[in-house]
Amino acid sequence: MGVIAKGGLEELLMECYKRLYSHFGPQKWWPGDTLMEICVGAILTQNTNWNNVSKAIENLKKAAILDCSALYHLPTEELAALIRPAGYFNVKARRLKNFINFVWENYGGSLDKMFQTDCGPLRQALLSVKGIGPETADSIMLYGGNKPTFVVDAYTMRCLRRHDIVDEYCQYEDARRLFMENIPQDVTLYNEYHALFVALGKHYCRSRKPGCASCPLQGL
DNA sequence: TGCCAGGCCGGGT
DNA sequence: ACCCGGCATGGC
Repeated sequence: MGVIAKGGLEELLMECYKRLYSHFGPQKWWPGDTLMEICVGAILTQNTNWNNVSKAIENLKKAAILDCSALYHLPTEELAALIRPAGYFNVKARRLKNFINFVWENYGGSLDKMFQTDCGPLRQALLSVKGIGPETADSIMLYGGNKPTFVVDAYTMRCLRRHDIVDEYCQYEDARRLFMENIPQDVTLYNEYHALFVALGKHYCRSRKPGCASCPLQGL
């Protein structure tokens, strides 16, 4: 359900990857030095331009509170003020707090310990945190924990639909399974692939209509 | 200058 | 099970 393209799915998806990689080169994601920075960035970038997110992260760095204990003890209102440039600062402050409380209570505030959890159980646990949906959970696991889970985003979905690989009914989990069941479950591959979809989305195909000239995926 | 960015939740159907 | 409004700043 959702997938249109029949047969040769592995070749198709790998050809897509090859073209994106040749066109944009390695992306070397995630932009972030520490595990906490990656997790916080994943939440802050929800429906938000990364440029705004980096301003918010800078504020947290300057205030020296980009670690679990500091974030745990910081009042939500003060957190909201610091992350203001990232937009939706009130909801995102609560979402960050929910995540921090989750790490604090279940893993003693240690992200290293959190990432020792197996992929499947960790994904379920993260999804139970209010404010962490499938894309955020998969981003945290792939880019923070080096877990082989595929991150689907709006760009990915648009691209799959535009090239008639899936239909309009394809949901997040359908698209994720499409990749994970048809191309190798390799962390480096998944890391680059998602980042390349974002690069594609930024440069091309911003509209909902097909037919952007010089798109590297023309005729896929 | 309006539109949109690397979503998610809660309430209503 | 979907559908939709709300959340908000900064860059082009």
